Amino acid sequence: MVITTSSSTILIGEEGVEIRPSEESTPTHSHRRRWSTPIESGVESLDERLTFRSLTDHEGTDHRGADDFYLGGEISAWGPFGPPLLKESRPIAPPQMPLPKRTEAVVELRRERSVTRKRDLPPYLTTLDCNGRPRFHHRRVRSEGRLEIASVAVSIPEIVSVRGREGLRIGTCPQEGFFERVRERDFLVLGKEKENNKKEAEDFSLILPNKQMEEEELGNAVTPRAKKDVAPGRVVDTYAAQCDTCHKWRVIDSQEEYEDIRSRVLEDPFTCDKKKQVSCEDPADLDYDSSRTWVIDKPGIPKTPKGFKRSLVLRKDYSKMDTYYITPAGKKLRSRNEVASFIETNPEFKDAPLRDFTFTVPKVMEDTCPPDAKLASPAVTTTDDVSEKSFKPNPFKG
DNA sequence: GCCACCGGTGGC
DNA sequence: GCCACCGGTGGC
Repeated sequence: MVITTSSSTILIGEEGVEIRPSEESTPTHSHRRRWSTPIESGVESLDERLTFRSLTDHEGTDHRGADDFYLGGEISAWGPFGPPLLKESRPIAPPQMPLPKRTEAVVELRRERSVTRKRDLPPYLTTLDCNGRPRFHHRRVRSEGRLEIASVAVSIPEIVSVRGREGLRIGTCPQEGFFERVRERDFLVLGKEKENNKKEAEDFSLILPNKQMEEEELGNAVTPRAKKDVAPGRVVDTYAAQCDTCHKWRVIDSQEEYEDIRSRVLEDPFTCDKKKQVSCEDPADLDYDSSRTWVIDKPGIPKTPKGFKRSLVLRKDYSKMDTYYITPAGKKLRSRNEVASFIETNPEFKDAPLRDFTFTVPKVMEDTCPPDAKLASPAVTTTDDVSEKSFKPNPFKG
């Protein structure tokens, strides 16, 4: 297998704005409704997974009681345990099961049925965001039958959101003790990340602070997304580079830093030790897998000229990305010709070299696209083949 | 009227 | 076949 050593990779996700599903909303991808995550990063074998699953009810029914809660995400059509785990040669189509309307009778039934189980098992908790992509890892804590967030998977500019009986909340939870425990661990880390990203937003227009969540937190009405905003989930939210030595993926904290690495990567390959206090001995920040859509950038693309922002937008059908350069005034430029005419009419930008505007788009990695993406026959990424997850051939390298 | 988004195509 | 480019348009 060819190992990428001189590429940089971008992950597609939300930039700034998180759109959370309403109770009545129909998810874009029916198979990626919310599910609980029975598998933690610490679980080693398929047997062990099955054992864990066998301890729980697997009728495919939504057993949430009114005071169950989860962190983001949506209900899976497969039921609370997500899709089958067994290796398959092809993705398994989800059952066509409409999310049942929660009537009072159903709620009561579920509450009754869940009483005993809740003593033994963790509450339903998803590590996935509303796009079915991981926010963080957790591990099971047997002593109290609860889940505990063990590590933050990626550097994401999000607050953990909790939905309880009264709908969406931020920073509150019916099971307060659990949430406090989370706070003591990684919730604060997430909060810190958010602050950092705020700063970056000021400095580089990188990741906008999540205004919607802040407003909700304050109990204010949320203003609808402006028309001109790019649809969330189809812009880059995480930058990563692969170590030339150990081939682990490292999250790059800012677009500027990422572009700097990318522009020089052919002559100055990226290695783990280029990140502060990181070495090849440390576990990878990210694994290449289908939990996120990965796109592989071409190495050597020049850094975006000062004052401009380079924006990549994934098309809805995952067929390709579009590159834009955004001027300081917010005008989108779609081609080098448009850049040239912009600079001509705005001579204050004549110092920006035309050759530094590159509309080359990253390659969308089909095997990381959702199975129902328009693209044909996505490859299967198994959940337990670490070597497959971590190492990926560079499509731009022979 | 604007613009995000997509489809089509010419050049390589 | 790929992709940089841009015209068209639907939705706001």
